Amino acid sequence: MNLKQLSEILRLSQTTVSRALNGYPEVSEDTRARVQAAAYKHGYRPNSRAKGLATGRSMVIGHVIPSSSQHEMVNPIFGDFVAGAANKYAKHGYDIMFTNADDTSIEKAYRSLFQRGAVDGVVLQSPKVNEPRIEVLTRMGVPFIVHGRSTGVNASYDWIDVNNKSSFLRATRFLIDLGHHRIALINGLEDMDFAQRRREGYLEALKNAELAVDPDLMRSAEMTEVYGHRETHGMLQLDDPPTAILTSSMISAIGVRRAMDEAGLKMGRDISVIAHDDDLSYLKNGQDVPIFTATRSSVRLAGEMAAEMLIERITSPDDPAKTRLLEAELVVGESTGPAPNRSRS
Amino acid sequence: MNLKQLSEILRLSQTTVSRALNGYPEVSEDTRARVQAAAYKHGYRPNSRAKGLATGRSMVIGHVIPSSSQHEMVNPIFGDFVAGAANKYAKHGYDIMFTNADDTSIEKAYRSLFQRGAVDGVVLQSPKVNEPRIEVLTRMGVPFIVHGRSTGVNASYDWIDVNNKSSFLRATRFLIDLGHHRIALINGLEDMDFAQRRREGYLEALKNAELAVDPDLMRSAEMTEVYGHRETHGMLQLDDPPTAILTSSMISAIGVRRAMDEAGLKMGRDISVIAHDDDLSYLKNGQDVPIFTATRSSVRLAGEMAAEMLIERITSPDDPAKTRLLEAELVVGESTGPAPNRSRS
DNA sequence: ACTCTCTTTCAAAGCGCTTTGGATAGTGGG
DNA sequence: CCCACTATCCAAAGCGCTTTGAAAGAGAGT
Repeated sequence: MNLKQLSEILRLSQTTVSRALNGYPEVSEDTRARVQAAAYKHGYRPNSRAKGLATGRSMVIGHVIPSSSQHEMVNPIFGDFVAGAANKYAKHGYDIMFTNADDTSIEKAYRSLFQRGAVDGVVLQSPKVNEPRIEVLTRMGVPFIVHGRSTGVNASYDWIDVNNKSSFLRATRFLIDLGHHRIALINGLEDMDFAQRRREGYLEALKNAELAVDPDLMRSAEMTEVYGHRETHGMLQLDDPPTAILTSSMISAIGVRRAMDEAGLKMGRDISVIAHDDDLSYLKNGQDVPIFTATRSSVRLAGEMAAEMLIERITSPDDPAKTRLLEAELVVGESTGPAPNRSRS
Repeated sequence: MNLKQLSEILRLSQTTVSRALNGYPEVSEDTRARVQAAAYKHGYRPNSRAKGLATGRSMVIGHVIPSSSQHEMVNPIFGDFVAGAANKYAKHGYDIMFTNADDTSIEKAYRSLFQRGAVDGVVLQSPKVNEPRIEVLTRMGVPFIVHGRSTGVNASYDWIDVNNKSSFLRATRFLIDLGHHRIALINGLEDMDFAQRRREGYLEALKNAELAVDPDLMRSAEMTEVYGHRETHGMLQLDDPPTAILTSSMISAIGVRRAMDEAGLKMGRDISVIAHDDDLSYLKNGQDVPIFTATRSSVRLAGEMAAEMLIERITSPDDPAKTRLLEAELVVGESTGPAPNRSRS
């Protein structure tokens, strides 16, 4: 069933039918009602490609999934972020499109997506330090939003980010206040912008407290469970092992816990642990009492906000760049406690 | 840059340019080369909407994300499945489109997606028992593939599934062979087809061994970490607690482990645990030695296969229905051991 | 009665592509 | 030298929608 057929049934022109359905005023309420009824009855749905061709807008937002040629890891926060974004998109009549690109051709993927007219805007996820994609997108004139930021990129662009630095600074200070001196940081991949900012927060807190920085206590890699386990296991072998561990994700925190269990250590008593909690729906940090003391910020909420900001950008391309910095909350759970040395003294 | 402009630059007709780029034979190799060079130079990318309008195919596959109005859980296997599928789609020139629908309007979402001409086929995920969507899609004539199956639906349709029954049967028998009599099943949501099949396998193994079925040992809900923890904690309070636990996902298995740690029990010694492992890339079951004894089947691989099967269905709509049943492997880790009663006797 | 405005409807052009049905030029056989 | 044939290219129609510019009809004012 297409417009033409529907208009023939109604003995009206395509123009009128189209206008009636799209809420234009130059059509009487009588005919509008008639048209809507007929459209519903015959299950008419405007062809989105034709509509897109005619209007010049596709009503689709693009996301690019790195197809992980190098890194086998599919970002676990991906699902929640998208779920949040999709919610808002749906409210505004947008769909989401994914393209898949290996790490070397992500730029090409964005370019293709937009220049083919497949999408009206794109979301850029997991930016690295000096993220080159930002400049590419800017030059192409695609409306886009960055989930995160990129140190070293001076252009102004829309972004939404968690205040990674301040949250890790606070978390570190929290541990220091509990008497910890040997605090480890199990961070994400070095070149990720968020990882860099978290490290900055961590280092600043150490510096403020005039504590020594020990490179042995700073690890970084993709945030898997196995990684959390391996690094913790490794650090427990040190002559002077940490009494507290900061970890960049709940998933690796689970690995941290596993390594501690194996070593017969109790979280919160022998070693304190603080995790960053993206508040993933399938991996809640406990029910009432948090399992881990954590810096918490819902990535799903970030997805929703990103979607709204992107839609605003699309509808008003000339607005000045908008940015949004979310503060993570520091929720205290059972994984932290006073430093053992101190409490024993 | 569009076809018309490009053809003017080349002083050729649009027809010729189009044919040259699409590999049709009625164009000389000279001009084809010229055209290709110019297209590359000017960064020409055919508008996909126009192309779709003209050809009647959108080269897009649709997925529907349940927007979780009831269940807050975003399926964690979603990311990996899609990553696998996207890989194959990309190879065949397809993109993925998501629409988001709340649980009540999923059917409408599929209908809209297809009837609007937005997609050439759809993927149906997490089918329930007596899944109504299957009939809807069949009636609409949409090419589709089901990830999983649906007991109670008699229509023939394409699906790809893990042999849930046999893998849980084997896992249960494995525990029985180790001397366990009190085996608990921490399953997924009751109405999910996979959960029902897993229970069947579990029950059949108990029956074969002439072991009693205790409803207290069978739990079902969404497979979160908290859920695994809660149910394990609860079962440990029973007068006659289980000596082994089967759990439907790695995530809830982590909760199981947490509950055991809290109770001071050691996995594999005090209580044996077998998990179903979807082989998620961010949640590997250990490195060399598996953490959990598990029934393993890569959901990412399933995504790849599903994509290929769907594309076949799209290109040859009249082929008979194809199905594919994957056998999970039973990998033995450190979470299982002989039943304590027996070993102590 | 006539012009003017406002409301309601319509025909046709256009979005950027593919594809049908020629047209043109070059080739070789008779 | 003509004809059939092939190789190469083209003009125009069509995909299903929106939107421009115009027309028809209905009141209203003079």
